[in-house]
Amino acid sequence: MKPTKIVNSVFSNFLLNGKDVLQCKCFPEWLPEERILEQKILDIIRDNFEKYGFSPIETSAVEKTAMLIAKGSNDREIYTLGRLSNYSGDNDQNLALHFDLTVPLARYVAQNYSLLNFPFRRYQIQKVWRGERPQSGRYREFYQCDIDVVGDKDLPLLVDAEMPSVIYQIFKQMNIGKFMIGVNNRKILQGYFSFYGLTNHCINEAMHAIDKLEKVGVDKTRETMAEKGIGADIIDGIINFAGINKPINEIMEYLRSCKIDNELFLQGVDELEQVIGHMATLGIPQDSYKVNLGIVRGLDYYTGTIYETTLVDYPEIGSICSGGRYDNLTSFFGDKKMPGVGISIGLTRLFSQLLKTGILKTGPATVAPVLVTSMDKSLMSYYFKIATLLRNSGIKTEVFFDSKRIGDQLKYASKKGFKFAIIAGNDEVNNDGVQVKNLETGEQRFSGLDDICAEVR
RNA sequence: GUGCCUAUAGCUUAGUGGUAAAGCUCCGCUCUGUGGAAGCGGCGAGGAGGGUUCGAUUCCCUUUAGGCACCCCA
Repeated sequence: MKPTKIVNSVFSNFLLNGKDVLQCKCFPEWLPEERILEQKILDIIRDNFEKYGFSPIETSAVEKTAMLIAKGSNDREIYTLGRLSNYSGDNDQNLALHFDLTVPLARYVAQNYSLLNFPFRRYQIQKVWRGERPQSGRYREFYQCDIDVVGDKDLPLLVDAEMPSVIYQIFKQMNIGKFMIGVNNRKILQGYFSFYGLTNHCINEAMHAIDKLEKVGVDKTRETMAEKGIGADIIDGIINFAGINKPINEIMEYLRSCKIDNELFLQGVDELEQVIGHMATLGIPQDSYKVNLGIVRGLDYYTGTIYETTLVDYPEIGSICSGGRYDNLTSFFGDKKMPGVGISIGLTRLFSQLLKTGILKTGPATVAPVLVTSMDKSLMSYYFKIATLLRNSGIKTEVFFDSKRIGDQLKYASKKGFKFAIIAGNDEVNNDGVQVKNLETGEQRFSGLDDICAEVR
């Protein structure tokens, strides 16, 4: 295809150069073989969400701009909705594309409160939009796959342990190598910081610095903390504390014994201990999770348990799934206290990295295993009959329409990744059958009409 | 939004202030009942706008897009 020419003819009224109307790469588009793989992953995620009893919902792509801004987001990353001409009939100007699924969930729960059953367990797999400057694996339009459990007034800590269980099942089934689910509780670091007398402002700065510890290293973190006015005498203590890398029982023992007399800290330790205990009860394999006191998450609204999952052999990919507990999902909409726990998989980013690193490889560029070739145009009705036979048995089938040599048709079939080609000329038709050619092995044999479906399974 | 780098054919790259080169892809043929191979042939290019110059793809400016880092990652 020559985009310049095609586009110039279609858009000639706009006097555009062809290249000017090509899609920007920050809005991802995949080739068929890539999209087929992406859909397989989406299926795995959806299946597992449903396996745990989460119900699907979909919220509209747009929300009131005022609400999105109010949730403390970055203004410049929000895409607003508008029309080309000055149309003022509706208030479209007040709408913007959602940049995550949690804020829409909060609105949805508040709006449908009386119609929903609590605890409300929902999953949502949708595109979201953020006007970020694109970078490797970071796009302006991407899938988020979220599950959340929202409670009315309270929500047991068992729910916090169920999230890692879902994560474990999904990534195990995705077959993308060893992964590690890191678990922490925000109250621990917060309590730790206030025990050492940090002001609220300093606590935020310290959290931020700890969040980047793994990325920028100890020296840089030490420097940053000093710049932010954190006392030199406690910086090393903080860094050592957040960086503890030991088996879970040793970390819990340490937390119990480190004599930090702070209510929040002790509460966090207690919650973490319970969640860890429940995780063992749920049967999550011990080698797939650990306690990581350095997990912070940038989210303002996480208040308790937090998770971050990484691929053990590919740490550079960063977090592939994260989430946590928040005390008050719907505070913006009213005074009801609605705690929740949720996780989110940023699928597009993960998927692009999996392809880039070669952890996942694309397969065929077709979902159909069978191509019915058309050797003789006068036999088309026979080819359609074969295709219908296969389709009625649930076998995805394409029929080749162009007048090309059979050799070219087979070339097309193997390039596109079909497993079988059906070939039939007068000889086969006269014997009420077809040739079934296995394109992977090259084997070919005659098959009567009744046996075709069995041949291509 | 900030900083640095980049822009040549569908893709990957070469080269040049004076006719723009190649590999892969694609199309055709060898080959009208059998794909993956080989050979031959063919289509096709300097992001856009401006400046300097007799002449710019090459030098300069602007702009757009891409890469990386920052920011952010709810």
